[in-house]
Amino acid sequence: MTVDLCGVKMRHSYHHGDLRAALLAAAESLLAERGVEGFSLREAARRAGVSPAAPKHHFASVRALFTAIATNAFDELADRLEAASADATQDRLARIRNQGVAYVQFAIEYPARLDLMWRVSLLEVSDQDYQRASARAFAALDRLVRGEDAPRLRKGHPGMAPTIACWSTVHGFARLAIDGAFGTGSESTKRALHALLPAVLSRLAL
Amino acid sequence: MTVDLCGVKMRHSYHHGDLRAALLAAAESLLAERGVEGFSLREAARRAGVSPAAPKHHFASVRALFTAIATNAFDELADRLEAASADATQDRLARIRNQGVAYVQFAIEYPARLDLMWRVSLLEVSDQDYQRASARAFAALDRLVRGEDAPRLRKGHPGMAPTIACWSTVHGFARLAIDGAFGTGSESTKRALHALLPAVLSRLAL
DNA sequence: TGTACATCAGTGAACGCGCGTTCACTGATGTAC
DNA sequence: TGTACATCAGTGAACGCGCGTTCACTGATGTAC
Repeated sequence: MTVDLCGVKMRHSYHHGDLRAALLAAAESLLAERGVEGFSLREAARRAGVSPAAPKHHFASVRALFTAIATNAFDELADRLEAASADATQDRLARIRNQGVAYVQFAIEYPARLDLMWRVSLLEVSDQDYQRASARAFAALDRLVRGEDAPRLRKGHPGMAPTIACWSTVHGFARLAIDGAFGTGSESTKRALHALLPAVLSRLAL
Repeated sequence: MTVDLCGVKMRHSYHHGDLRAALLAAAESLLAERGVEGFSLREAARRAGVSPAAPKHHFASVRALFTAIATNAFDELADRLEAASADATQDRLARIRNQGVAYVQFAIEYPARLDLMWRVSLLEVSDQDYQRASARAFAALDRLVRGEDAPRLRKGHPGMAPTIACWSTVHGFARLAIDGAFGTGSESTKRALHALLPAVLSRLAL
């Protein structure tokens, strides 16, 4: 295969090198541009510069590819949530607020990812790695809401009620934001995010 | 056209009578079964018992059909929200709780509808009727949160912050519920709904 | 009240299209000796 | 260090499929006179 890179014709090896990663990247860009409805495996292969049959060696189906993308997305989200609450000088409420803002920022930055992560009918939800990654993201929030620093009452609270309350609010805000309910411009959304979400979370997580 | 209805062959007129309504119903059943990704106009026509070309006389495109479905769904949701807050003997907080529960119940009952209502990339969002219907649903909540019976501070609150806070929570809970975050069984979801959402809304809308 | 005729809402076969998949093949890589 | 060979990851043409749309046509309805 030859590719015109910076004006220079480069000879590529017959084998790609890391086609799996290239397909994931191509599929993500395609999803970001056209959404799930506009996705096709052929087009993803085209963008990765390989033939239509090549993906089969790395992903058994579109479902498997989507599941891998969603898994990566949950891991990235978990990273961000953990980072947002890592500052030990901040109190618990501040860290919860930070996590909520980080969640929404992730959604605004990668709306197609957030969408896919929850399109369970298109995913192999029984996939071990997918379950691990999504559980990790949930645990980052749960640890904070009901964990060591939580008020005595919350700690070991039976059921995950307080966590679900925070999660619903943050997730709902994120979805409404990327679905355009707060206006199409991202500026108005970001203003609403910083003005509103922290205050709401403070009230919820007390 | 002949159709086997209750074992009796019925002779139908060449013209359908109300194909527009029949197509909407067929499309809804198809969406409920297969979701947006599995939808096709041909299959909807098939279910309505007409030829593939027939829908063109009623809907210029899939987008137009989807927009009509979403519009109906918003109207139905608005009806329910208004009904849920109609009891004048209840105080404001109780009515907000009722609306939230009604919203989530709508989502659980018609997950495909709730999904489509927010798939703005598939809808003609500039459609007058769609805008009217969605605004009506939002107004039902906003009136309650910031309306006549609201605390002095809320009444005429600049911006829609309190409304957005409630809306995010309810919408997020609904999405998580239909996306299976609370378990696949609808029973566990309903239990979480009644145990959790009213308490959260009371706290938010004070 | 009849009749002529325009209009409207359907038919059904045919179109080209992009899709996922298959298949025989090919070229690079890794390993045994 | 070379060589033989199995294995793996790619090619590209071909497949059948369902899709949305088109087109000439058809049958029912509504209206003018």
